[in-house]
Amino acid sequence: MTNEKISGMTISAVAAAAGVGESTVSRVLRNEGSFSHRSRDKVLKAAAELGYVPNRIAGSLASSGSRLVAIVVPSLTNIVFADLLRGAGEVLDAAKYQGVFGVSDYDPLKEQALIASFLEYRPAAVLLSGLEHSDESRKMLKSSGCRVVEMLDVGSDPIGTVVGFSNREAGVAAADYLQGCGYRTIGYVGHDLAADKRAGKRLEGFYAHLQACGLQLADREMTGGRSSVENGRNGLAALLGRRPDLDAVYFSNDDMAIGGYFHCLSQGIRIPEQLGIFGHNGLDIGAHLPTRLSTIQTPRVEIGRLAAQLAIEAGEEKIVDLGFQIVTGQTTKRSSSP
Amino acid sequence: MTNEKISGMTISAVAAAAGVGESTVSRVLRNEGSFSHRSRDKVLKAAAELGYVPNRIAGSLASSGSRLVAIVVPSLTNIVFADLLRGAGEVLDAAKYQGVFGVSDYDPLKEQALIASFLEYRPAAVLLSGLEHSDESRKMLKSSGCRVVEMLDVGSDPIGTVVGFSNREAGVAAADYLQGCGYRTIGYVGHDLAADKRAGKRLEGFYAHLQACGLQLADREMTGGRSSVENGRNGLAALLGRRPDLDAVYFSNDDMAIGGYFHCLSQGIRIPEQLGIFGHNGLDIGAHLPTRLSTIQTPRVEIGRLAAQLAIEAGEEKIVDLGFQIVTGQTTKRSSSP
DNA sequence: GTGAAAGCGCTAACAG
DNA sequence: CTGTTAGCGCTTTCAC
Repeated sequence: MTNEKISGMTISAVAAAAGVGESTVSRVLRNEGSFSHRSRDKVLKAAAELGYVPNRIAGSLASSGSRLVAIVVPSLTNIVFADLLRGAGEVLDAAKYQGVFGVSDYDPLKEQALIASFLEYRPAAVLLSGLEHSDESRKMLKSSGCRVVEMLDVGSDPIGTVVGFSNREAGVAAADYLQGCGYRTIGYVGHDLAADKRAGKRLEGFYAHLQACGLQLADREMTGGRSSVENGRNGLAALLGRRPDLDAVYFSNDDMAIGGYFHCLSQGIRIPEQLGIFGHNGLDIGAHLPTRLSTIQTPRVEIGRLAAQLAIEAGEEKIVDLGFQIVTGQTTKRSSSP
Repeated sequence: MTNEKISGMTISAVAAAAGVGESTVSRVLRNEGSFSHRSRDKVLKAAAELGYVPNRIAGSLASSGSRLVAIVVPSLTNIVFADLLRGAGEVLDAAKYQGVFGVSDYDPLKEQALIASFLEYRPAAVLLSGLEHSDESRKMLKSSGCRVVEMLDVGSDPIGTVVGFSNREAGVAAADYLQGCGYRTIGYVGHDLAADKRAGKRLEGFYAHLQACGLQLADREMTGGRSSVENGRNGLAALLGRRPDLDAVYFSNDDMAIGGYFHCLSQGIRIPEQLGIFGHNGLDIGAHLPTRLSTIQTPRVEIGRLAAQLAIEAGEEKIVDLGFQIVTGQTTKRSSSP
């Protein structure tokens, strides 16, 4: 009923104990090919008694194909990427794949190093965040022959399959929404956009659409570093220090926006009358602030799930835009009185 | 300068191109054993020209030892576990190991299934969260012979090495702190403690110490489900509905406490005079609320780092208590006027 | 310092 | 339906 040796158990030991050939054991254990009920029982019994644990390393070598899926995220301090991992993990788990993860820290070279390491394990697929990767990364990935899925954005010249939404359009939607609420003197608080390309694309869309509406960005504060509640809070303080006349602020994401929200609370700035606040991501916490945060809901878990799904199943490479949704909270005015 | 075949490149191809034997290539590439400068150059040049990517699956089989480290976390919706992954990832990455993750959803049987899958990859080590695991999990792990590190708690009868802090003592410290602040009518708001054993241990310590101080828990509200800002907010509302006389509330963790904090803000309940709020974890966001959250800071990233470190280096199994720290915020009174 | 050869544990034809 | 036979690509003796 228990294992005899500490992991020295092999398929041939099971075969011997069951009185069948190795390949029969292999077939039974993988439930593939054909075998009699009798063999099946004998093998299963022997395997259980011996505490046999199949060696997938050997299996992968022999069948030249692992069930590992590599996932690279830029950060784990933002719950957004944990959501991505969670979604992907669910699907991989159900399909008996293993997720291997790495954190690139928003650094293309670090990402490249991670990819290089992952490829040595001959993963079934590689999931990446965003569409921006070093040339070397693209080259390695392409010649590796394994499936590649880029997540969280959509755009041109992808490596393989893409699952996400348009960050640029999200920025456009944010601008459209704010101007529709009647805001006219709008500022922006963001973090390090050189590293976070997707936040940069949102700002770009935001900026462009403001102009298209005959408005322009009144001022902006870039805090540098990564997005955080702290940076959002300090960023808004700095921005309002220069421009107390702003009537709304767009933040690079919800973490930043929530920081701004807290700044207003502590300074007695009335939201949304005195200042409108708009974020991006639709984090749970934003829905449970004293007043609900206006933001854009992104389908992160869905993206993770679908990315994993497309990564492990056969099929054409494609670009899937899962879209996003405006969340009308209480941190922006309702009426668009002209 | 580029690869010829899509991943069909093997060590023998490199050997042939470099005009040396396979074992020399192997030695050079792993920088182990001895070889001449000349061989080194030839091998490196050939490998680069052919775009050779070593196959670690084969390598692991041959050397019977993978560089995979399995990590099981109960959840990814709480940033706490992302911190753990981040800390572990940093160390594994630097040491050229790969982290393989799985989410158990606070379910011992799901954890068991994950462990079983992981073991098939013959990981160098397995990192688990908490000390509570199914008997079958313990058995598999023990007979696997691979290193096991349990994180986030300390206690008796571990499987292998332990890196964490005492959750029970954290509960005691919370009780001690609150009574020291002068609070006397104390309530508790928690989530599903049957699943989250560590939160249960904290409550146990909290409860015991209150009694030791001649106090007792005035009332408690268990929201069920997982911890979240939403549950914390609703939980506190329910609790205060029954017991408006409470002067302080201990929450199962910071997510819950922040929910409670928001409830107070929206209801105009003055913190900390009218109601004291105390959490657990020391999340970043708690430090940047309009007023700083009083809580207990836990060294999560450190735990992840050290756990990974101990997992991959040789050495005795041990129990490391990294402790925790009371964070005196503004959501609890300062004076302990009797 | 270096190459030849023997596996690592399993899967994948292939005969039976 | 089942056993035998080759490898999968690499590491590891072990002579040279």
